[in-house]
Amino acid sequence: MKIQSVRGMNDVLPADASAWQQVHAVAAQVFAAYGYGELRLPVVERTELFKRAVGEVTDVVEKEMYSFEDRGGERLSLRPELTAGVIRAGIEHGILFNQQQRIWCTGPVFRYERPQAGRYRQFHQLDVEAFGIATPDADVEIIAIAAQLWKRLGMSGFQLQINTLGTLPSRAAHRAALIDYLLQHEAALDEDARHRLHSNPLRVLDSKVPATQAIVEGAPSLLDYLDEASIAHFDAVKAGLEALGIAYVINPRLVRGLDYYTHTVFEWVTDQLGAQGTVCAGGRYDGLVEQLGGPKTTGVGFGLGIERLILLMAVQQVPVVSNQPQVYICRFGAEAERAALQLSETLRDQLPDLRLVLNAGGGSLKSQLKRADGCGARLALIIGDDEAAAGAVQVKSLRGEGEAFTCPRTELAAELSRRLAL
RNA sequence: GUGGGCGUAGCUCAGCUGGUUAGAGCUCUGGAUUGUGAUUCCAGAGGUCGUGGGUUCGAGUCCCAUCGUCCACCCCA
Repeated sequence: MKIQSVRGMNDVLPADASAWQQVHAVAAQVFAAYGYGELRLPVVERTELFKRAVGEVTDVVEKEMYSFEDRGGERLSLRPELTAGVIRAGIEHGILFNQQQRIWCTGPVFRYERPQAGRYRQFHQLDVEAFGIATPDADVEIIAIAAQLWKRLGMSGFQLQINTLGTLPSRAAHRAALIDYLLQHEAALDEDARHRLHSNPLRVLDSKVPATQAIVEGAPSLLDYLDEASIAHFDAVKAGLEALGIAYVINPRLVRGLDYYTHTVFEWVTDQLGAQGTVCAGGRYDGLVEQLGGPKTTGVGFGLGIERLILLMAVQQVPVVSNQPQVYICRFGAEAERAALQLSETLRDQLPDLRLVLNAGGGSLKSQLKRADGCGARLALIIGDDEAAAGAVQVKSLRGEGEAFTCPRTELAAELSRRLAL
């Protein structure tokens, strides 16, 4: 039987990897531009961490985690998201106590779901978190980072949806009222809604089951429970976005699937990716660090799905910087092959940015030129025994940029540097 | 977890109501041009038709199962 990749876990082939490299390069540049430092984390954590952070009765923890026992009997899980690990590490290394931290993180995350467009079992996130800044300017900063990222990647067409869940006390008051209300109508709710009623009643508001929706219509609105501080915080976030010219729409149904959010929640949504339109989502989680056993520290951040971003780049035909070879050396004849071998290393010494392929595996000049053309190179360098004896190289354009000519080997680096703008 | 579409050459696909040696384009290799690509012409290579059963004189084609893949629900990044 043929061995193939695990369902929903994909290979990225060289032809597609340049888009990934571009995303990572631009993201690292943007995050650095805001003073965020990179944190690198293990892929495996204790299962307990995600149960406590994400919420025990969320779909992510209940049915989507890859959990197992290791040989020593520890309950471990492949991380289904990045925020929990960032906080665990932050607490463990004492960098969240009484201070501000700006941190970003990237890597694979795992969820056991049925794969479809923009949804995979192993996928990759970019994660940005700001700790220890309770004021709404941090929320604005986090959203602005995403906007800056779109700008530098050359992407457009996102809708920014925002909402507020309010402070912990106002959220708690609403939650109690909501549970009360839903309990009165428990019989009419669908199974899912009843299941979530106590654990995560906000999710019930998001239900698409018609009968449940009808009940939700009359449910107490979070807006009515927001205290002054909550409203002021949300107003300040909106004002900040307006000051930056970042357009948004308020979506009162936007609730987020993870339990830990307070105050601001937001999603960057596109209608160009079919059913998986959320590319980036996040919010504020002021109680989470404490809930995980750390100091009383606020947090706000977002997670971004790299696969979705890259799919969207393709849809929007965002140009991807090529890393195809620029120059291909064709060589034939014993003398010439040795001369070309030496020349190739000399050129790489002289021009570190040059992308150069030396023909290997023999072949006629004709077939070597075919390879040169096929690999995307702009120039072919041709070295036969004639050129080798003369200490020269024939420079031939493969893209209709002038006639072929013979160049002394000593002048070659300067010539290539000029032609390729290295 | 639920529902639907699709699995034929490395890739994209054709193959009529079951009927002889399963085709095309692209790619690849060689030649036309004893040292010049991309265009043209010629030739060649490349397939247990996803897998396993079943129906039939005969299955790529029909039936069942299974695996994979894609899409939607759901969930979310």
